[in-house]
Amino acid sequence: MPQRQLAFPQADCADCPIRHRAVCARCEADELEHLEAIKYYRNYEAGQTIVWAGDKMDFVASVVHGVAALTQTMEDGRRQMVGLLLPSDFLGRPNRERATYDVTATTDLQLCCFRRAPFQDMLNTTPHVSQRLLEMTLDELDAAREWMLLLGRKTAREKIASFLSIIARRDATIHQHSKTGEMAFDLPLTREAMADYLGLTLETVSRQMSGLKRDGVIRLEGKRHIVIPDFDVLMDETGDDADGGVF
Amino acid sequence: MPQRQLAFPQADCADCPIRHRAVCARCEADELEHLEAIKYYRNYEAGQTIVWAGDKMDFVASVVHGVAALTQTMEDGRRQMVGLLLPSDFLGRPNRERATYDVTATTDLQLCCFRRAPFQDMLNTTPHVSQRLLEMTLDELDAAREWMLLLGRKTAREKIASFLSIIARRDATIHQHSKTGEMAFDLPLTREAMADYLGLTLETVSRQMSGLKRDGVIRLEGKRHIVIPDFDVLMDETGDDADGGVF
DNA sequence: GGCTTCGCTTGATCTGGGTCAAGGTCAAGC
DNA sequence: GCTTGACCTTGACCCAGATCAAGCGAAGCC
Repeated sequence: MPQRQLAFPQADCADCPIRHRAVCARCEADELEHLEAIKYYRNYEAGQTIVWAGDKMDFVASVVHGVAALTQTMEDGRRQMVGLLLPSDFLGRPNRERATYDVTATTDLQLCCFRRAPFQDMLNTTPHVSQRLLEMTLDELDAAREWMLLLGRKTAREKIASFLSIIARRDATIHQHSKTGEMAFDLPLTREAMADYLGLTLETVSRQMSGLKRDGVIRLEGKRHIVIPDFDVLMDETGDDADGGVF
Repeated sequence: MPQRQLAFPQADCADCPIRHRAVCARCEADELEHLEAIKYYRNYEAGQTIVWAGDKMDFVASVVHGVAALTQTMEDGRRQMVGLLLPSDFLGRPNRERATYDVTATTDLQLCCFRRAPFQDMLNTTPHVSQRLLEMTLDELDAAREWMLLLGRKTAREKIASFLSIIARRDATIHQHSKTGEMAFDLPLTREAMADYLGLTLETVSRQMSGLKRDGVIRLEGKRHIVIPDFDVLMDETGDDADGGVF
């Protein structure tokens, strides 16, 4: 097993200004023209809703920077986040006209959008893009399944620790102090959004954050800036296997 | 909105003896020879383990009949089911050598297997199969996200009702009495497996089943045979939107 | 027949996290 | 400087579901 990988494990094209793994223009030069013709950018600010479940959605998109969340809401208002999209993640489903989930920007956000119909045409003509999309979807399914273990079986404290480790692993803006091994990053979610992610209430999220802070597992600078003195100590709180993978 | 669809909504090829949507030999006559050459059948009995997480897995497969479960286990024994495979569902991931989850047969089970390497070759040469696999994976992702809402936000009673309605919808062996509207089927899972599916204990599953029975929402004939006098009454217990979809 | 095992049910009790309520902190706007 | 509102923290209390424990019924086996 290699040492813990913290930086951007899923992105094929971290150096690409448009970080869409599925359709990175730099990596697929032959598709550049197609893509350039149908792509455009959209910006949202933190808290804005991008689409509501059931809305027509005439585009698919790739997150350039910022964070977006997919959430489901029950009639009585109970909410569960079911997807968290970080830079390079893909939003939308080809062949589906309407959104299935509410999509909101949890931070300021830039999307690189593609009109859905021509994107779909491109899928049909350039097979390896749909293969790449398949790979990404399978990755997302694995993430969803890890998330299900978290929702179904972990304690509140384990949920918080797991969430922090997931963000730490995936956040490209993280910076790790090479000497001390300390890591630091900003939470891209409010306490309420964290609660929706984790299947908790915001009060429980707050209490458990305080608990981890009291026990020295994390430091809190302001409400949103997290410092992790020792990542292994955090990992011990997640309930996950120590080596984070299959032997 | 069409009337409630109960029979086999996901299978493209319900009439095909091999019900694999991804690679149905009947529907894709041109691939018949490829597939015939690399396919073989395996049978398992209820309770048998097919692979353990971390094992080498040199095949992918399609469920012909019976039910298989994917589960994750934590070090201290807490278990969460993360996938339930019914006839026509696909098992395994091309490009992945080792299993990520424990796979067990929860009923007697027949798989139609394809050796992984030649299957992967076929994916590369016949693009529409990978497109079909993408569609199926996206469906599974949607199912996982509905499951996440269940795990994160539903009460025990709602979880049980949701589970029963999911099985009722998908089980091909269900038979609905056209006059009375009654539906009946056998549970493909033990109480313990249901608990692992729902993020509950088996005691709570048992109690809630008794509760639904007491309230006339279901009838129990033996331990495993379920009769649903009125599907709409069951749906009212799930916490889901009445019309089961987007307006 | 008697014994064991497996799957399930039911009861009594406990507890983690939900609920309700109050108050703190900080930035923006007047 | 004061007010407002968004976001967060903390305390007191409660309850749904977990835990612990006993027992049932049917199938399989000696």
